[in-house]
Amino acid sequence: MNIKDVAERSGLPAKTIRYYEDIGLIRPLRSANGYRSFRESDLHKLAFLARARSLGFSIEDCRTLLALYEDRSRASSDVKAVAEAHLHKIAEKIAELRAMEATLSHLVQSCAGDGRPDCPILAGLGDGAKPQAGLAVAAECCS
Amino acid sequence: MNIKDVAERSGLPAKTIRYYEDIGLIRPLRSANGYRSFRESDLHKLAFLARARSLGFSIEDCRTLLALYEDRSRASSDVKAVAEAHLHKIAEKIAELRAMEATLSHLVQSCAGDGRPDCPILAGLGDGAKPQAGLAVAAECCS
DNA sequence: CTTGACCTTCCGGTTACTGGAACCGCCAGA
DNA sequence: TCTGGCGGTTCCAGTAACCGGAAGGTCAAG
Repeated sequence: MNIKDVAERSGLPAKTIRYYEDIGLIRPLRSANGYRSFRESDLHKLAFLARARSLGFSIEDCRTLLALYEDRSRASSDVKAVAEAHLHKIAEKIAELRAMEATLSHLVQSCAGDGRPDCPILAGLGDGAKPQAGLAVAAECCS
Repeated sequence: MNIKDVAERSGLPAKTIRYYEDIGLIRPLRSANGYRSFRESDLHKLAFLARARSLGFSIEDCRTLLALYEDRSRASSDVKAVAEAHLHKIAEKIAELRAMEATLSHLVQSCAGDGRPDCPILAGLGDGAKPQAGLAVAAECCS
């Protein structure tokens, strides 16, 4: 299989597949012409990666999970530990976002949103009215 | 005021403040020795930025909000529009994370987490058992 | 033989910083 | 006067996980 086929079948862009090879997540063979030649097992791994990524696992988590996936003598506790750690991160993130949402929706609700300049949103940002402990500055929240 | 003072008073690292000058969010004066010299107005802007960032606004949103903050003849509707757009993004993100959380917690619950290799988590990632429409691959979810 | 769809590598850009190197300014103490 | 130490400065590289595009090689069809 060439890259376009696995891209379609795995749902990952060809660019991403090349990147995954670059960072050592997969090791497809090469044909005589230099093209990547994917086996069924490569496709399985890519599909695995696509699903793990869609659940929000980091690339490094994916690397770990893939190694466990390949290791027929793994302990399921190892897998579970990775998944639970990730679940905690997700929960934290949700809590953080909900705090933002709460604060911001209060501000938005109190803003007339008309042609006048008076704006409680800007006022709230300007004075320290809502310093909200627990809201990290480096919050990288939304895309 | 030198940079360390505004850093302490605004809660932003000095590095970040230099960065904000770099990208044109603030324009502090310079002393004869080349040091940045911050006015009270610079400090206000930095505090504003710190709070806007803590609510998850992007730098570009912050730029817009700061311009509105400075513009005494703004319409509050403009501010509200930016805030509401951001609120939508937050809500989407929360929904996405909750979908991940739901799927993953099911998998985790069904995993024995013992020394045996059988693992429903890996099985779920391996076959397409939980393709979950709506879960984007490029989900950049957690830190 | 040419066209067009594929494939390849490499480079740069994205977001919002952070860390570090190398260097300069300023003040206090020995 | 020299030295230390804590400021300050710039610039470069790296982070996560890719995406876009350029320049060029390959292959099957017409």
